[in-house]
Amino acid sequence: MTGRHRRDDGGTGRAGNGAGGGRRSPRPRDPQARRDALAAAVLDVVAEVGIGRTTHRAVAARAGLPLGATTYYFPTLDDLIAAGLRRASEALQADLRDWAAQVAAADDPVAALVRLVESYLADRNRARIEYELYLAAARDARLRPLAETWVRGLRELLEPHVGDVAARGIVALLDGVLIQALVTGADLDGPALATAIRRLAGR
Amino acid sequence: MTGRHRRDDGGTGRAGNGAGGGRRSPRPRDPQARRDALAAAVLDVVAEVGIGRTTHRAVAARAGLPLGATTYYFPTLDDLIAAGLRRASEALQADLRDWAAQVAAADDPVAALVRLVESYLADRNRARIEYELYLAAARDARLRPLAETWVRGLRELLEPHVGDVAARGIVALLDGVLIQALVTGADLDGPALATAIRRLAGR
DNA sequence: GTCCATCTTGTACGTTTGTACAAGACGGAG
DNA sequence: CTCCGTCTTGTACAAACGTACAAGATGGAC
Repeated sequence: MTGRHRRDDGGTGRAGNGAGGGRRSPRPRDPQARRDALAAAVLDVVAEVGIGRTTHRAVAARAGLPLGATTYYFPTLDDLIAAGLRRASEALQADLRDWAAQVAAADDPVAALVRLVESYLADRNRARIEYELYLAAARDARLRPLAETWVRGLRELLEPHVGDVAARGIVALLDGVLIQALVTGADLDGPALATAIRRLAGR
Repeated sequence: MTGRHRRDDGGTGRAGNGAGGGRRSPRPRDPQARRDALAAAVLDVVAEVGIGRTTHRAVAARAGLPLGATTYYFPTLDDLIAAGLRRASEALQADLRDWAAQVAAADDPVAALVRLVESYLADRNRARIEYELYLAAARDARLRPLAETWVRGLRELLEPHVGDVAARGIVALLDGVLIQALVTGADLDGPALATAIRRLAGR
């Protein structure tokens, strides 16, 4: 359920005192790569344990960097997580631009959209992260702009093809279909989705 | 973003040693009421901070009970949280039964459904909890049965009225509409929802 | 070369966590 | 009444946490 603590043993031990001292020979300098690696690691950890259980140490371990690297580049945990979320948001926006182009260029926009949704869902990990984030916005208003990026971007993508009202309905449908696939672990039923979209579009 | 630690001060202090000793005069015994109070408190805390940040101490404080009460009735944190989730699941199933009766009895089933959705969303806190839980199932397979209760229950409610295929589409639509309302904080657009449902139902 | 800002790393510190448990209060069985 | 299992509570403890920071390494400016 949560997966904390457990009655096993760990044993870190180790002491030392007074003040620390860098020892091991440092890896080559590359601040930008480290920032990126940390932001990417945040998303991995979020996908696994959720935002609420994401910690400096887990992110550092995932990035293969020492703990100190996290606080050097991101003063607080909030900053660290925010960096990950920013990265997710940028990836999402890029995707939406790509989707818009593909739908606009397609002979059958509905079929194209269904294919895009299917390919989006192929990377379940990423979808999980984005929906985790999406839902977190229900609790934390600071995350709303990101949630709105998704809803608005998708709506604007569809409006030229089906009009305002139908676009809203289709966006909701897609959200529901994606969440259900994530939550139940089931695959997407492409033909059924296409049918539903066409009905909402009024043909 | 996450809201942990902060640089404020607390100061628990206090010591004592060897082993504790019960002091204050205990409240009247009522094990069942305590279990219930704890399970209810879990849901409050989950609504506020998410499953990932739900702790024994926060639950105990919310329930107005001492820390020891949580571990006395629920050996581990997982058990404690599971008790809350079980309670949420039972409430959900009761609601679904109620919905089914109301939709079946209505002159206009679609209008009845829209009204039910609106009233469901009136308690945002509850909706937040259930969707938090719902999405957590994407990460933790143990929660899937609960998520499936929602999807299957809603689908079975609709099938008699609109058939299998349309029911699936409508359930997805409702999920999407609810999530978007939660996430953006916007109110539900009842008439638009009714229109979309009718289109998916094929009239 | 020397210098210094920047980066890398290990470790320290105080807090919060999950969980364990001893001490006392209660209330029905005998 | 006495006894005993159940409940209640305060507290203890090790692990994990967020954050701070001293010590070394690096590489460009001069």
